[in-house]
Amino acid sequence: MPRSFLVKKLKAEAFPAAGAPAPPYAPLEPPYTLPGPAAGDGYLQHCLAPAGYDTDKKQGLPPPPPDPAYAPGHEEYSDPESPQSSFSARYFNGEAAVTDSYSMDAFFITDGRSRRRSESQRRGSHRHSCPECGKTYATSSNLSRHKQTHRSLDSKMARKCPTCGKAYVSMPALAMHVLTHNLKHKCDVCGKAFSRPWLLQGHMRSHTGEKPFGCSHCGKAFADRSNLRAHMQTHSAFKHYKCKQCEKTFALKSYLNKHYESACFKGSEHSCAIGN
DNA sequence: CTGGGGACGGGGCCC
DNA sequence: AGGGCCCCGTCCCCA
Repeated sequence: MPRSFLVKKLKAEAFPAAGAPAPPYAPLEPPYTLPGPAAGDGYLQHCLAPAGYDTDKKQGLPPPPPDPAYAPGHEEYSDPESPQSSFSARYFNGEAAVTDSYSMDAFFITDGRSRRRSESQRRGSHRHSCPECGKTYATSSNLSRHKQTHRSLDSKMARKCPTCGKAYVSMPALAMHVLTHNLKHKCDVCGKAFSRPWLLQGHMRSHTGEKPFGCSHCGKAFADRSNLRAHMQTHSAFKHYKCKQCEKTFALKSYLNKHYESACFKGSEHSCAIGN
């Protein structure tokens, strides 16, 4: 069986779509909350120490209120109402370019999107909510666009990508997808092309060495925000992802995936192969 | 086998 | 409608 197929199969079983029955991994204790002084090295207090919230140069906004639309992702890492929520904006002046540093707590709950949302929520007294899923939008136009995502693929409104034939019920999603076939943003250094300008921006950092995202705990800097996010989890004393079969726990979901792919799946009665 | 990091793509949301 | 930004996730490589 081809490895890629196996991986996809495993992942499909291990991480069913939203709304499906309980996943094989179980969130453990509330992450990033120290159970006591004995746990870990106390870095969390360091990370969470109150600091200026001024990374957003244009506006000094407070942490946003809990937002149901985003809660599942964020509550996995922190309590949005935690009095410890803070944001550190120190600068590192090492070999890498000047770098904003992010405390773990603040990193997960005060991303730009959350700030924007809270801001718009404060501005707009009335939000337009989707009758199907309850998500709210600032304008009826945005809501109308969102509603397209609820159409069935069988819908007459569905359209296919002229390049690859993939079907979309949402026209904005289709438009976005079509762009992925048009690699017009080309790297001057190595010639690699990208569909979107910010993908090229990120790629350019691999040439320039610029690392704008720094960890406020260890000072390590990253060129990619997603990689910093993953790095933050490695500082956690808690392992949030648990193998349903052998109960071994992992700090990152990708580690659990790898676990399923390797030890836990290579079948024997003693293994903890998923799917039974 | 696990842990960690680099690079990147898809798609959602806001303006 | 389009651009910009961001999150989530994956793949790959290496220690």
